[in-house]
Amino acid sequence: MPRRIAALKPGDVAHDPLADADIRGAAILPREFFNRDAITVARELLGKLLIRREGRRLLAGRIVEDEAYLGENDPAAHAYSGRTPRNFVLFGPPGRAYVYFIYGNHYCLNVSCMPEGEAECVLFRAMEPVFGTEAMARERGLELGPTATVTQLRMISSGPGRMSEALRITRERDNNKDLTSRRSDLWLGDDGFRPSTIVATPRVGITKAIDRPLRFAIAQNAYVSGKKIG
DNA sequence: GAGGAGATCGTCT
DNA sequence: GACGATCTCCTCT
Repeated sequence: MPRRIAALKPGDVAHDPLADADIRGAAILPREFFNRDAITVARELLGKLLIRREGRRLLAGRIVEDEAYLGENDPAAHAYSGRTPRNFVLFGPPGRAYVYFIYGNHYCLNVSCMPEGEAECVLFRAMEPVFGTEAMARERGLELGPTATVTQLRMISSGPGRMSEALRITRERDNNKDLTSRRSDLWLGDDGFRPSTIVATPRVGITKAIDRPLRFAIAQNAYVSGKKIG
């Protein structure tokens, strides 16, 4: 029997303890946050808010799963073979959005890490919807009523392609966007939430360097992609 | 619930 | 021309 949640209200919903978020009061993460190695950034991004401004409306989710990619030293990373027209953002300043199109269907969002010239990054894999839930569900083609279960809400943003669709992230619109700028319509916020336990597992969907524990998630969180872990 | 396969197109060789 | 940092649908158990 799936867990019942509180009724969806217009514009936003708080359906889980993790979802209690102060969106407008959240401090924007500065460039220095991303000017570090991808493993550190990936771990510290868990629990932060990914926020999109759509006109006068905000959409937001709390990051519950991500992966570190270690640039030219990482056989699974897009930057492994050096700079190309697709991945040039990774070699640029930290805190920029690297958006790529995959499998003919999906966009995936990363954020660049380390100083300019070093191509480490973090892939956002899943978030828990916390604000604008109904609007994000619509972007995903989902009809979620007042009795929506966590199982149904997971379909909004549990997976990199789903997250991007929910937040209307595309390469054309967002690639190379500065996520640390107050003028940006896409940024990361810190409202003080700290996850109690973080788990590390091998990354998903890759064929090289498959054993390294570079996927990070909030333990026992229902919105992690795939099976709940930790 | 688990596993398999198709969709679909940008990127790189 | 092959492959891919995915998702969805379908079938089987």
